[in-house]
Amino acid sequence: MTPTAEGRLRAAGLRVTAGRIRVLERLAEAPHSDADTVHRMVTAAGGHLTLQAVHNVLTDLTEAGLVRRIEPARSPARYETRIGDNHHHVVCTRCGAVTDIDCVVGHAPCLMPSETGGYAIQTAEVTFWGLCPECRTSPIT
Amino acid sequence: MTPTAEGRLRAAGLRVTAGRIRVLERLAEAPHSDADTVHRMVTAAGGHLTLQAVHNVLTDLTEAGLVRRIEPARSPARYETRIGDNHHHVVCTRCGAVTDIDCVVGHAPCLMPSETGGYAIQTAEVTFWGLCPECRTSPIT
DNA sequence: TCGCTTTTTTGAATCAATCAAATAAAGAGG
DNA sequence: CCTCTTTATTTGATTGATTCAAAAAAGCGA
Repeated sequence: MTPTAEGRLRAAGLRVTAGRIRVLERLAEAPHSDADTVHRMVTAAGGHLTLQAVHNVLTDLTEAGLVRRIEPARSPARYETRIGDNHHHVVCTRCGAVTDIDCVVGHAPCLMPSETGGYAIQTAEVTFWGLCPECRTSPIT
Repeated sequence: MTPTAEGRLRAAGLRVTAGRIRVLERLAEAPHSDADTVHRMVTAAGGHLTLQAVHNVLTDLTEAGLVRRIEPARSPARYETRIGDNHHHVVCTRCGAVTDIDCVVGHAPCLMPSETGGYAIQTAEVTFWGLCPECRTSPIT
């Protein structure tokens, strides 16, 4: 089973604070949230943490490998707790909604470029762009 | 042969201005430049255009389909004149340099996700991350 | 519990980009 | 070629997301 937020923090060698636990918990409920959304969720759940502290916590958790930061174009940075499986994302071109996409083909043959331009490739990131179900059916405002 | 900057502007139904021509020319020489770099290149080449106008021009050219905007994480928006071939990019995780990567396999089989989450997919964007040749060999500051 | 270290708060600053009003330039029609 | 209308550019201010810095508060090993 999934370890608790506290357990994950300890395992990562981070101090266990109320703020970090709350951020991890909210993010698990609402993946792909940006810092401001996390802040509002933490506040709504009765927590007290400034927006700056939320940025700070998210940066610490990202560096510790407990959350992953994604930065789609034209959107503030978003965060998710699903890590370690290099899945991808589809982003709505109209409303910006983000949804997980499982790795396209178990092993990803075409994610090894033929010519790397001399780079030592570390990761491949795939982002799909399209219309989300809601925006597909809503009137073209 | 490639049409002139002026020709491309006319073909796109845009007014031909000195600023737009200069931006297109500089961008052809130095692809993947950000707005500030374009501005400095235009100025260095004897052109006179404010940074705001450069942003304006880049936005207009992007909307007209004459340039493509790429927004790698932790970097201001970058622009390129190579369009129409959906190629990809490799970004240096240390210095942020960007290099073109030709489309991985002519036809991209694994760029059609099995589960689209109900989205109407429009495009797939692939970004590779790694160390550029310079950063591979430079000391680990 | 004490004391050192790390975190959070508080308040300001940065960076990239956008907005709005005034001025200047493009180019179609005469 | 000149004028008029439309579209660009300048000028100056503003926004949004994030980061920085110093002071106050909290975690946790001894």
